[in-house]
Amino acid sequence: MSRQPSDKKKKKATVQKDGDPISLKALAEHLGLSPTTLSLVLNESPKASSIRADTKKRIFKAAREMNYRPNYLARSLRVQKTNTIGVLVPELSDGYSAMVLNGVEAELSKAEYFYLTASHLHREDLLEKLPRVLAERQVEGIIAVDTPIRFEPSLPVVNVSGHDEIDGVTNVVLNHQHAAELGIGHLYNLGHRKIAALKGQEFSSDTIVRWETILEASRKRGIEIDAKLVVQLQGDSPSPEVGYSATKSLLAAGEKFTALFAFNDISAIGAIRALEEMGLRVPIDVSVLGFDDIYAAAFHNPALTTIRQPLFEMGSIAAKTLLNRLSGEANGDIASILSVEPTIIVRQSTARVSNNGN
Amino acid sequence: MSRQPSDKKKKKATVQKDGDPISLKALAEHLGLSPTTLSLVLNESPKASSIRADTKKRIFKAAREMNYRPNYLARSLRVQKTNTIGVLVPELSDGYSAMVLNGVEAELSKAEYFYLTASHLHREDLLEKLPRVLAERQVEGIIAVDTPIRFEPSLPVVNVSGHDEIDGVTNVVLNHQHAAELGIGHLYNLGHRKIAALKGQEFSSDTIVRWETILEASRKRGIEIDAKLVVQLQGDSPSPEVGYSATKSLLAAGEKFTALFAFNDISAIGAIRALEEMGLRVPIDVSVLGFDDIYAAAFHNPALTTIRQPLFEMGSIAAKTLLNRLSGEANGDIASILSVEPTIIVRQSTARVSNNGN
DNA sequence: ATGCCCTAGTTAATCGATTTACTAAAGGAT
DNA sequence: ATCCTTTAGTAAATCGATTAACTAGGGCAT
Repeated sequence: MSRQPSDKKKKKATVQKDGDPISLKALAEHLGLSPTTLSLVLNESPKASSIRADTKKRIFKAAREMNYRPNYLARSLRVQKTNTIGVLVPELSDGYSAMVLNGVEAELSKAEYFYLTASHLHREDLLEKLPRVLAERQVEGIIAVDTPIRFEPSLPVVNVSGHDEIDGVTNVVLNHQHAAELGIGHLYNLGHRKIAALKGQEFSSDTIVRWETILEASRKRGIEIDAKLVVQLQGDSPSPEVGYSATKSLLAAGEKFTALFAFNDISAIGAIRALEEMGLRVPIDVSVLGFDDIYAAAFHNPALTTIRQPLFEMGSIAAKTLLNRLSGEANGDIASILSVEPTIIVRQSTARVSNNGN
Repeated sequence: MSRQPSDKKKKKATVQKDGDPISLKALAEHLGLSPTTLSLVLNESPKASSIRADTKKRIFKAAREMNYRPNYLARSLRVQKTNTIGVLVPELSDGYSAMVLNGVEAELSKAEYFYLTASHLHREDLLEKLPRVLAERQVEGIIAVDTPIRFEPSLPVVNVSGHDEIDGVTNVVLNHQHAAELGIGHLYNLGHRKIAALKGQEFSSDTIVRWETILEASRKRGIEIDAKLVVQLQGDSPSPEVGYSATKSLLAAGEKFTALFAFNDISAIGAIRALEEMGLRVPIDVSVLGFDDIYAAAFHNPALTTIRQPLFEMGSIAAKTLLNRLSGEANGDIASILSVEPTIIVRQSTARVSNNGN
């Protein structure tokens, strides 16, 4: 990391003036009025009805000219409302969290809310500490994304992909049963009977439900997924490497299969690389089915067939739900589960089972 | 989105107790002491030296038992320090921002800082409003990521990939000249002379520098990039679609080329799809060079040769620099530019120019 | 016995808003 | 002339901490 001194030429872009902040008290003094009057007028309080129109004009003008900005700390302290929520994620760059956050933010910004993000990196100490620190910072509620709840929720909590029922926590989840039906159904209809699977990491909230629904959907069709054809993803890197190594070890075991149901698109991409390195062509020799439908899925080679999860929507539902609870409109009937529907996007990575293969 | 009522069975996970918050005053009353004493003791102030050890013990014990948590708003208001910074990004799910943010967060959390994230979506109104709102919320400084500065920086600002020199703004940038040398040099050495390029979107901070350094590096080697071989990316979707359509229109123009230097890996992935749809094989007929080295780059088919940008590091440098300025240790000598070095990662998407081709 | 210092705290001001309760002056009704 | 109302504001309490300035009481030296 090198360093260059400024060479003093400035490109002054379009810029708006912005002096040092001035307090309400100082502004009031400047105008020869009391802070009370300014506060009433600037907040357009109904109690400002008795203030003369010209006085109001003077106040607004001065506020603009002196660039008055109310101190949010002071205001929040007084009115006991911060317009801020806390967001817990495993890690920011894992794609999944970022997509959900995008939906969260879209909704929050409409309501003039801000949020503090905290990554727990699956560490138990952080899972306990972060909610506490966020509460100290007076967040009004918490949105957790793919995060186990390790604290007594003293605030309203909405958990995206949460599966534990906890008092005060609303879970926003995918209809996993439907997802499994779509996925296994698709593979089954293409003639696949020997299906391998990449199971999610231990720490992922969806791992268990996803796996159980897949087993159920298979059993329903009379196929039993062989335990030897299942590998669990290891490590928390957001890279396809995780799926690559898992698939490598699956292949090393030597068991035959005609389709692979990956835990997500990222691991599916890694899996494809592993398969091709073994000389297996996708989808001719092995069909690969992803999960999520990330941006890259459609453009991968081969384009991924995948179960689409509406992550942005899940984020915005989470935010809407939390805001609704905060506004008190949800009075009493707090839903414990809100579920969204998956869709299957059929592309090039799955195909009818071939007879030459296995 | 369907909705299921709670069925009252609870999995009580490991949970720590957490009553309703108690104020310092209430705790003091409970102990028959003054708030001052508690504050001095709890903050381990040197002025607490005259407080008896057993009293201290009593205080700590009560604080723990009653689950006392200092109200951050009140404290921050008093000490005029929020331990919070604002982060401006174009959009969260674009991969680039998320990677940088990851580095930012890693550094900030070490210093017990939190951050408020705000997405401006390239909208001029938000580019002006958000910094103001963040300042109202008393953030101590701002980190902008790939974001034009449209405000007079009344706070310390660090801009990742900023290229305008503005008073009070430190830019953390890639050494673009070196990046262009690596990229063009690599293609040149493989024998490529007809090089096409995908230029970044208008709004992207790096677009101009990247393009100028590429032109310079080409010229230096005696090749002039034909204006007909340059297409600018359009639209702000974080999907490869952007690179796909740009490449389509490039191909439609009919001009021949043996290599394509994409603006980033995402657009490179889209480009590859477009090329292959036209029957052009990568890298046999056309070499494709990406930029960034996102997680998926190594696992794409073909694996992308790309110019690696240390995004996580750029984020952590930005955070370190800002924290340093905030601590006052940087007194005076504020660097206006901090640059980091790119590296080239050679994989499968580039190859020696073929003679059968063009 | 007087002054001084030390111990173990407390009182009150402050950060910057909001909000309840109040008031001085003018105008109108009786 | 007196009372009431309206107008146009102001004073002071409050949110929950931190912190500068102070004090009551005991011990010690001279």
